[in-house]
Amino acid sequence: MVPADRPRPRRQNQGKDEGIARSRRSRQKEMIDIQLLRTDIDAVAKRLATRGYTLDVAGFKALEEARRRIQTATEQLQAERNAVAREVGQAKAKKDEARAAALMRQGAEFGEKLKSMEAENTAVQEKLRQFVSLIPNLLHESVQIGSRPEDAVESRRWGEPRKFDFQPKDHVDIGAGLAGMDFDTAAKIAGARFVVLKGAVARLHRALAQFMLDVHTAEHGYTEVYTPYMVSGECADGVTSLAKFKGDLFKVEDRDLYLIPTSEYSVTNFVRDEIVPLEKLPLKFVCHSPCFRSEAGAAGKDTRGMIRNHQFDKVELVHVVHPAKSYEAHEQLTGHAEAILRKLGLPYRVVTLCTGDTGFSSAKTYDIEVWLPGQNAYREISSCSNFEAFQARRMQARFRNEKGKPELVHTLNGSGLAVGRTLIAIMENYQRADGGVDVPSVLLPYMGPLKAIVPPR
RNA sequence: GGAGAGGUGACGGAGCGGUUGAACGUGCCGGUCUCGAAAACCGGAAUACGCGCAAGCGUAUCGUGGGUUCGAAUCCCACCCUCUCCGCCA
Repeated sequence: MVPADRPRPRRQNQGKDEGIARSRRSRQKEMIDIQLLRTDIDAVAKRLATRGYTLDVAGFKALEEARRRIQTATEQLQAERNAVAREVGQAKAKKDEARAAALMRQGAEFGEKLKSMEAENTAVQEKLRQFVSLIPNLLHESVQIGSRPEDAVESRRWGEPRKFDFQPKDHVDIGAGLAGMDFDTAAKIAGARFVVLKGAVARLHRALAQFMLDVHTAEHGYTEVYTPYMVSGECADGVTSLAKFKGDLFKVEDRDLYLIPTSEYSVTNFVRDEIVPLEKLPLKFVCHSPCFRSEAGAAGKDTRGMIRNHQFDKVELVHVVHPAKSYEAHEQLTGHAEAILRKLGLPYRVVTLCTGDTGFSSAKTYDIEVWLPGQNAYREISSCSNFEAFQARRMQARFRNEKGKPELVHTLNGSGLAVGRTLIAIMENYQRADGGVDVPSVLLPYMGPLKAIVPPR
């Protein structure tokens, strides 16, 4: 999957119970570069403030000071212990049993003291790690400072919203008219925020996913992948802060497994603990999968229809790139998502999220918003982010650079596109006065004989 | 689910509990030789963290976690993963 000549994958331990596995490696990981905090914490605090995040500078300094003290002391004691142990070996080699016995007695004295110091050291390191792992990524300097979604900066629009000579309906009414969208049955079997699709509408939904995969693989150079729909807690923590966003995910009972809220979770982790050869970069994957989200904080929001469901399909684009190329890749990836909308003839606009609205792991995010006549508004259909080295640092995803040294990669991803919302956009934008929906020409090859979806008579 | 085998560096593969960060081989980088190349020979090369202006020193890392011990890749326990056989199953 990753490089063909990759080393045999190292199996990481899986913490049995919930939470972040405490492997040595995960103990070291942090989200933003801890060196930056040590050397220039005030500048970091200032940049984080634009997100609305208050960095506890004093708290960090205290923790860091404690860490420095205990780590140095512990390592010193370990060095002494090692020296004594080595001497025992040498004494025994020389058959000097008396000296060996004396040294062994001396070595035994390290026992309890070392044990408690090591424990304290581990505890402080863990505390520090947790502190750092809750800090969001630093934003790219081009990102507009703001706190509300409306502060996003629009960078371009494509297409003209269609003028209707009748009153356009929203997807719920259209879907009902076509007998193709059934929220009642979905509610009966799973509760609110689910949908059952039927007949030609279900087929259109499938056609969209196929179409997107075909375009991205054939025209944009992506490798199609199929992945697990569940990931370990450790992997979830690689792409964002599990501690912080646990509530947004569905967790499998009694297991350290989470349903993916996007295939970014499974795909980006392909490179976890890997050192990718330079010549393999960039890696570009496209993955169609269902996505599961608890929508815990969205009570009362978008309750009508299938705008915001617990389960939806998405075709996801993931890039793993050389750090020098990530902003270039960000533009390309966003363009790939836009290409789908253009081929489908759906009007959209692209906005750059402001500092306060950009996701935890992202340095810069473009949202693509599609025009929905039923809502008379542009609504998000894709979110394209550059995470720089943030996720890579958490995952220990690296490449071998020009000098042969391992260095963190940059990761990016974006929806290309959310399939459910694309379905909605097509139904609303291609609706007819008679309640039918025309099939966009690029989808005709996927729809068999159907040129339009019409209400049953 | 039952029985067995096994997890060591880029790869293959050693490793009586004691200078083993790890033999040996391959591959890789540099050099000698050559008109050039191959071969041969010589040399180099892990990762992370800490302290230090630096040279450098130290600590940790042999699936993961814990235990025994002055000292663990080597012994003990638990877990994870891989492989083979049997059973069950989409």
